Amino acid sequence: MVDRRAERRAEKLATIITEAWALARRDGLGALSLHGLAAAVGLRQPSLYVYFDSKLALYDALFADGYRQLLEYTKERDYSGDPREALVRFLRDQVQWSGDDFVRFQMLFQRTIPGFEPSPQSWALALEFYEIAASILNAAGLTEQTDIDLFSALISGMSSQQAANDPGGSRWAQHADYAVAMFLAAAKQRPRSASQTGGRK
Amino acid sequence: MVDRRAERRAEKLATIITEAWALARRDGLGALSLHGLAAAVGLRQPSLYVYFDSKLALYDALFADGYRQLLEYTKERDYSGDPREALVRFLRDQVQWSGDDFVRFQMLFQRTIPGFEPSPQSWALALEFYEIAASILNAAGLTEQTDIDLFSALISGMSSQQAANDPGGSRWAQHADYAVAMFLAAAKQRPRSASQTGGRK
DNA sequence: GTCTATACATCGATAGAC
DNA sequence: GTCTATCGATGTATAGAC
Repeated sequence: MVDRRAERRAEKLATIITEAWALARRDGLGALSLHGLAAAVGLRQPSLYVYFDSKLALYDALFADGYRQLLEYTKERDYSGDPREALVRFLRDQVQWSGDDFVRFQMLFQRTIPGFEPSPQSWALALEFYEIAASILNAAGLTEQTDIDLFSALISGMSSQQAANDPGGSRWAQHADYAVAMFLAAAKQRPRSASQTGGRK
Repeated sequence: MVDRRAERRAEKLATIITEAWALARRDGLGALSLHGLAAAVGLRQPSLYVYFDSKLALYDALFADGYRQLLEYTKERDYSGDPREALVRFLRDQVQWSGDDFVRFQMLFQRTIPGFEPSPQSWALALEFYEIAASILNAAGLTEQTDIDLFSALISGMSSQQAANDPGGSRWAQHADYAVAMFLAAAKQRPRSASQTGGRK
């Protein structure tokens, strides 16, 4: 049977999270305050403690919500079929998605809130996403750590540039095809398990 | 003749900046407080206003100091000679340098402090660096906007991964050679000024 | 579950003596 | 240039009534 109480509570919680994102986009992620958030959802500040044990718990909820959004976005897309084309779509989608919301990108992929560490439950969502990503890279032939590290860096870099310098646009996303072509051509040529030279001098 | 007063002042200012970096590394960039900083340099909090007009002015001083460090680091290195090899060295040096100090990377390349905008004077330092970087990329044959954007994204991504996941190490820096080879091979093949397909659907 | 009231801490900034 | 003193704002968190 349905628990109406729990239902109402979940709805309200969702409202609070949504409003928290809006405030973070307006004032900055680090400028979020419980007073401001409470006011924005028609509550007094102490009432928020019914929904979150602390301010860091609020940040954790945002972190988890961001990854839930990312998982939903990723799962509703089709990355089957030709692995190379799937990788192009994946890269483009990731960059585009990051560019659509800078503070969400900041929350998920940058360490910016002093003292905040995601809870194990929230980390589990992040890991679920990274496993999906890894399988898409693997399918396209990026199996060596060197390739994984470099391609990950490229996703990260294109996403951050997209979010910071062309939010909502596609200045970087549009290069997904070129980037993948470049990578796969190089990965094919590269000798397998080449010995790494050096490290820091 | 030397102004001893100005000399002393400059020395003290340098001490304060150095200590501010140390506190930021310990507690996070956003957790810097004037009380804490003053205590760390043996002053009372109001005395800092002799050196900075406001807290944002302190952040601006850190921003400028970071770019001065980067410019010094870059200028004392040799990026003449074979352009391809120079580009490899440049990429590796940038990633290594970023990985050596996460909060410095954060201050220079990420938007993380609510309300902070670099002053025009500080921006000038940033621009000076970006002109040097552009000339190194150009010399190696990366002249089209697509190549510039993508290679910039790669520098940014490798640097951020290095700083976040292997600080002080060289897990990403060591791939500079491979990354450059990949890029230059692709840039050579790519038809000049190819028409861009699409953008967002 | 929401409120009022309040504790308690921190912080940035200013005034004015020395 | 540094200090003491202090203001005023903000912010998290708790206690307890309804």
